[in-house]
Amino acid sequence: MKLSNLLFNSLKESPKEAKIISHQLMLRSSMIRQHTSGIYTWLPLGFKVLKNIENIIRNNQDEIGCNEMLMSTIQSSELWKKSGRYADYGKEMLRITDRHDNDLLYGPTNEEVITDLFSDYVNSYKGLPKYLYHIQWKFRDEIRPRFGVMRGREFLMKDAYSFDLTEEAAFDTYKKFFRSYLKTFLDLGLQPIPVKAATGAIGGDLSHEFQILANTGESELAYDSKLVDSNLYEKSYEEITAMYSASDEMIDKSKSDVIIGRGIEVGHIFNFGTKYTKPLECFVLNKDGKRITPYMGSYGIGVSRLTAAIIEAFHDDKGIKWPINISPFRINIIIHSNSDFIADVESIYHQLITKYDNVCLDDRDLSIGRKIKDSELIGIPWTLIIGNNFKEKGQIELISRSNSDKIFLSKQEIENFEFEQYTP
RNA sequence: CGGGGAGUAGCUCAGUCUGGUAGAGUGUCUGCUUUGGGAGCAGAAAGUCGCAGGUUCGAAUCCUGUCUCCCCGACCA
Repeated sequence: MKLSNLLFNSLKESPKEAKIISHQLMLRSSMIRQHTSGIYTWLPLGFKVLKNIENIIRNNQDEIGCNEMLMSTIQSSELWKKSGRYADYGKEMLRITDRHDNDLLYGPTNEEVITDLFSDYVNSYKGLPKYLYHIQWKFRDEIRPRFGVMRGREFLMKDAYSFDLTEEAAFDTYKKFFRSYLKTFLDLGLQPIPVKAATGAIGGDLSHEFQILANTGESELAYDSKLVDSNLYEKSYEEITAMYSASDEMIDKSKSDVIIGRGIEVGHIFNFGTKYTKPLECFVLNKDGKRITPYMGSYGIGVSRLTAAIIEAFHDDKGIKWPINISPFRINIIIHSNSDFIADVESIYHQLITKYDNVCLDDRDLSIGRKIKDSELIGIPWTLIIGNNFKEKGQIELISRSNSDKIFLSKQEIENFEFEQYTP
């Protein structure tokens, strides 16, 4: 993409409402724009990032046999009245009345809808287990939205739901999702800390939060140092949960030898048995033709919150430092606005876009210095400068955003350069 | 919901106390000169001063009401 086509204005100063670094950088780099309290428009750059994160999550869900689908944002209140949560959810739920005076709501989560759906489509034990998920916008009318998309009212969430025949099978499923979540966050370049958690409005007796360490995080954490050092995906569920970790009110104050820190909750998984299947009268027939109530779990990842969490983890005083598979662009080519060698630039640009699908060319009518600053602010992993060095020595300068390394390459060398292998 | 703060140009803010034609920086536009770390010069456009009433010859400024946003707290998959 040519940057002259992009809806993008970098800001030198941070809008005053932004208090934390991720919010400031998202506003300064034209990723989002606040529409009203806790509700944001995702601008082209932010939307690209959001989709990249979404895809990494999607790939991991598909890998464990999860079915992607899409449930509506607006729900009927009927199922919620049946499950008993219509009253429980309180003011956090945005309630809507339609022209026929029916009670509707903007979905804050989907246990009721999915249980009802499952109930209609699966009637036999042969249909179990089933894993279903969607990536959809939710609305929770938070008392106090803050920190940009970190705690918005409208937010994008991946939520998965599992149905199993027995309690044991449901626990195996829970462990499967647990491990899948570790891999998902590692794929996103993050070190997740799984912590035992309270189950809140979702219910059940087994639950883990996945936290990303950050000083600006809203949860207090206490955890075993081994949880940070090790590659958790190589360990079993039992090995990991044997290590101490807890958040907020679950923290055992008498515990020593633990690290106290702060984290951002980016995922939460629940195993809650028949909490919804029972009141919603969901059942399947077993081999003997007897009615069995399926055991459920639900598994959430805050997709829009992750964009902010990743920035909290990857930034410096110049701007964002995107991991390569999340960055809106992989490579940014910077040229003089009245470049003498447009033909060379075009040929390099086309070579690269056939090899990598997200390369951009900064063809805007701005000084080189400004373009470098913007590239750093946006956080593009590789910046290619085709300028004076190219004119004088035929050299293209390649700058790594992660460590500021500079490599000089000829046009020929750029075309054969394996960016993948130099991923920081 | 309790406590605090703020709404003036796209962004950051001054002006409000003490009423008298709407300001700066930055960004934007035009032209020229430029181009290796947010370039220089010259010129220009840009705001019903959140909204509604009131006081006054005259209101961004004073009074009343109202809306919105932000911060602290309580709350939170």
